[in-house]
Amino acid sequence: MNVVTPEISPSARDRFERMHAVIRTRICLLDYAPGTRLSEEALAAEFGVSRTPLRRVLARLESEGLLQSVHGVGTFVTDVDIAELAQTYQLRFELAELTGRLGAVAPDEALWADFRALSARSKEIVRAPEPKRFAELNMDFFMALQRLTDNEPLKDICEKLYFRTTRIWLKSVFESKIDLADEADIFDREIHDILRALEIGDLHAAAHIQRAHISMSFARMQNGFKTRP
Amino acid sequence: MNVVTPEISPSARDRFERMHAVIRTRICLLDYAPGTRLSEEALAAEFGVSRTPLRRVLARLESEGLLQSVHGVGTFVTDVDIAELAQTYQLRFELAELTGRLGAVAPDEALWADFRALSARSKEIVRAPEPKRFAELNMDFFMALQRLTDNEPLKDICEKLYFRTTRIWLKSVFESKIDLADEADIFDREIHDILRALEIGDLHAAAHIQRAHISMSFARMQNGFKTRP
DNA sequence: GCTCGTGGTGTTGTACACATCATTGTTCGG
DNA sequence: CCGAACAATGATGTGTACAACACCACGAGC
Repeated sequence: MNVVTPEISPSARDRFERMHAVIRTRICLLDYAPGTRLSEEALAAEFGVSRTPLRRVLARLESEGLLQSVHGVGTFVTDVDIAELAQTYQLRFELAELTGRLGAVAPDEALWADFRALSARSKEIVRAPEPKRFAELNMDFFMALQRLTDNEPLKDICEKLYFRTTRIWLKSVFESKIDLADEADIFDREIHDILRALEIGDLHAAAHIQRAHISMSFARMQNGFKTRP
Repeated sequence: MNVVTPEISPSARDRFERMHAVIRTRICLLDYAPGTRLSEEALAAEFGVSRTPLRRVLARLESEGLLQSVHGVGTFVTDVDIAELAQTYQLRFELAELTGRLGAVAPDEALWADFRALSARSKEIVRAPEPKRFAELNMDFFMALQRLTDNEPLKDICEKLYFRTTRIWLKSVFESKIDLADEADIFDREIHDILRALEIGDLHAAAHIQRAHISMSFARMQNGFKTRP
């Protein structure tokens, strides 16, 4: 997404996509933590538009489960209870396995380059853990992996579910319910394992590794909730 | 969240849901065939609201892939090419199997009653096939089946994918690329088989039957496209 | 006769003012 | 002193006028 987006085209749809991506990223990277109230007027001013087109973006984010608007009160970043999260995670790792079976494509040279860059970033974070960089890496790596499938509907669904759950997991990490250094280490190993599977051309295995890591990261998070209520 | 929603509350959200459901049904039942242009003004007048809230509904339908708005031209009911349809169908019958594994719940008495009514309607359609009634039955039966799972995210996804694909299949049927009488007969057998699986409590089997029928109906449709280009 | 330019018409997208709703602080009555 | 009604405030939702844009028909020029 947002490949080049020639800036000489401030068309309506492009503006929409840009605003949507920006706000979504802020929510998922916890710049807007769950429970935060978003000011329509302030956001509209920031993007240099009126409330009308901005509200369209917020409505979309609400349909994706990231926001909730209440008449007369405000629009808030949603939080999710552990029960709903469990269902979503269960679905997510089943879909990860599906991704390996349906429309898996071998990475091209550009993707390899991105993977190498991501791996390097991961090593750096392991040396010096930093919450924000870790969150960004996590998201960028997920988006890179998505380029391995050509089943568009499946890709869309996985993306939506990822954006819906990742901030909750990140919140757990940042609140030290999970140790950041440990998590960075584990994630670095995940990257390593998946890339090795990709190198020998076994996309199926890569998908299974991803599935396993999604499952385990949820389990760790659940433990975090149990030990520190 | 939305605990009781008393129906004496024509609140903003209820109006939205109602308009959304109505237009979506019209699209899926081919009252608005693919390619049709929808008039914002006419629809707004019909629902007794201004363009603003109606546009919110249309934007949602666009995000669900049922509409496409083009600046200065109009908003049109989308059509899908056979390639995209193949991917979606592949995903749909994989998800049908998933539904059997994840969060399957036994039907309660109310659902049994609905199933019996649906079965009766099916028998009637077999006797006297009628396109519109067949389409409605198909949709109602699907919605009833959805009540067998309690994994909300999965349910939402299956629903969206169903609404996205079913009108294309119905179009094939109505254009006589597929024989309506045959299709009614096959569908009646699907209902029969699934209900029998449910009666003995084998939700797993019911899901597999559904999966098989989704797969086969797509195959028949593909044949229809091949034999009559 | 053909082509290119140009205005007309109808559509979606935007800005802004106002209606509606929920919260909160205040004030009056007990 | 306490409680309830009420006005003030600020948020989202709606209505309306206007801008931006695309298509089409008409006509002037070559």
